[in-house]
Amino acid sequence: MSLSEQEIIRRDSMHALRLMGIDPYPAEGFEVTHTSTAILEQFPDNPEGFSAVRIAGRLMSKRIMGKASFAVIQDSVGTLQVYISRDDICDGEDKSMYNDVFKKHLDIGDFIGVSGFVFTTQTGTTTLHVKELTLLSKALRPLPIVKTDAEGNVHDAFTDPEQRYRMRYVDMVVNPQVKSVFIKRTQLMNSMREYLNAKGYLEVETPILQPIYGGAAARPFKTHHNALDTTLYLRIANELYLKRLIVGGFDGVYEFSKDFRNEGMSRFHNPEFTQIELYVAYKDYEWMMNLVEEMLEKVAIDVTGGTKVQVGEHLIDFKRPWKRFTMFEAIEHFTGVDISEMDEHALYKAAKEMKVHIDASTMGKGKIIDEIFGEKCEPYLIQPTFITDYPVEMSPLAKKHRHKEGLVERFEAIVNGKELLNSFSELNDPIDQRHRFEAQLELGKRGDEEAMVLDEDFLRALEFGMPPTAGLGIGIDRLTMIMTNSNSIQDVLFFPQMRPERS
RNA sequence: GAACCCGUAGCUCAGCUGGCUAGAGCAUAACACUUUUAAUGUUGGGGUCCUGGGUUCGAGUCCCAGCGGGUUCACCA
Repeated sequence: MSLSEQEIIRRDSMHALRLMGIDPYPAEGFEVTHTSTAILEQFPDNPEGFSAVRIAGRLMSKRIMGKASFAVIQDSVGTLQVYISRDDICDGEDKSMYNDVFKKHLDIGDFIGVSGFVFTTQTGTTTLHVKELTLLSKALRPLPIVKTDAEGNVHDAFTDPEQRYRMRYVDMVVNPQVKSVFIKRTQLMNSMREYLNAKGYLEVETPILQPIYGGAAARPFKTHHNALDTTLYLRIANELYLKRLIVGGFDGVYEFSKDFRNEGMSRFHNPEFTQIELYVAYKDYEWMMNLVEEMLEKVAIDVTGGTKVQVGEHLIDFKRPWKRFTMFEAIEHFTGVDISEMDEHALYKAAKEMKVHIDASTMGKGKIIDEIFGEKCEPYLIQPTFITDYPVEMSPLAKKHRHKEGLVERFEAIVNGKELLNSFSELNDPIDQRHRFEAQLELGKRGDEEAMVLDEDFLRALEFGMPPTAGLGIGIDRLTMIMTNSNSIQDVLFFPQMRPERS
């Protein structure tokens, strides 16, 4: 490993500190009395009680003017200016603490702890006058230095997406606003937990390593268990396990599920992603629509402070009630064509006329309808909208519609032109479920790599009886993108998947 | 998988139709400076111009291939 000049200088500083008897990585903790923002908020109105303040954080800038200096310390919530004068931090005639330790051997990025009193400078900045300074941890690599001038212009921003995603720790240090996205992500999940717990539903955990993957149409990651000498798959969904729990007698269960799909990556797709799935017994999809509206309205308020959320150029309002269309209504609304009575041949012709890309050899009726909807309707549905009643071919785990032939009781919510969640009245007829699995097996034989596999144990569970149940899955990453106005899934994942770094 | 764009100092970037020893700001090193704030002033150091070929008297610049990244599309809930 070859070191840059600046890395060598910092290692030299570290050795020089050791020779002076200063441990660059001391073991003892540093007691903190305030955060930076607490001082900035409280001191101007209430200056008493700030005569012995201790804060700790990273040294982010040094401005040395002879025997006095200003520096900026960044802690977990913000930054605070500190004032350091030579004669205040040095004992008697020995000025090395200032001249050597602070001026020469402390670098931007080092963790320090300081104690002193708070005052206001001539230019009106709340500042900590340092009486004692302690090195807490030495940084051996230089941080990118981002500066903001008096007009608010940012200089030398750390913006290269690859570097930011690969070194998220650096990204968060120099772009502190990044942390707020992840704080909101956690608030969002907490908000859902509160809502669902208040309704009495149970948060559960189900297997990630599964001998038979199921619950979605996707290609899985495959792995091997040595002791059992058997193939296992990383889950693509947890749906079938949660339904087993409904069979077992729980009324409502949910899980924040890390799922894994071995497919392409994009602005909306990471190989591992998070969904919440919820199953409630004795309910149907109509009931679930009302729950979704209520829950997501609450989430928007909890995370953003209101029901209206700015996403790109759109202001999206999660206030109840949301618009509801059947899929056929939506297609008629956007294309002027009523396809509800068409057979496969007529559908094919209609799709052609709409210039929707169709592959007649592999696409059945349901798939064509889905394509038309995906191209002609979905991108234009910006405000939260429920789309209901999907073709049965696309939904092997959903119950057939109580009135409408060829459809299932299913809905999705489209927000900002993208599908955000998926729900249905769960199929609990074990005979019908077996037929649906068999139809999937046929698709698999014809080369559909995303066709579902038959899960004999799940069918056994259904044969013991599952009450009527409403199920729901929400993409947490995509919901977080909307609630934080993020353009890419990578911006809402701490560590998005990246190609391995070359060494 | 496809198209387009990008890769120059630790960071952000400039470098024209190919032409002296490859530049700036910040960072860094040295000196000065006890209320500054993108602190300032003076003086230094720092480069495999992504990699490998090719064209040329001469390549950071043009061509080809590769590697890495980005954007859009396709696939995909």
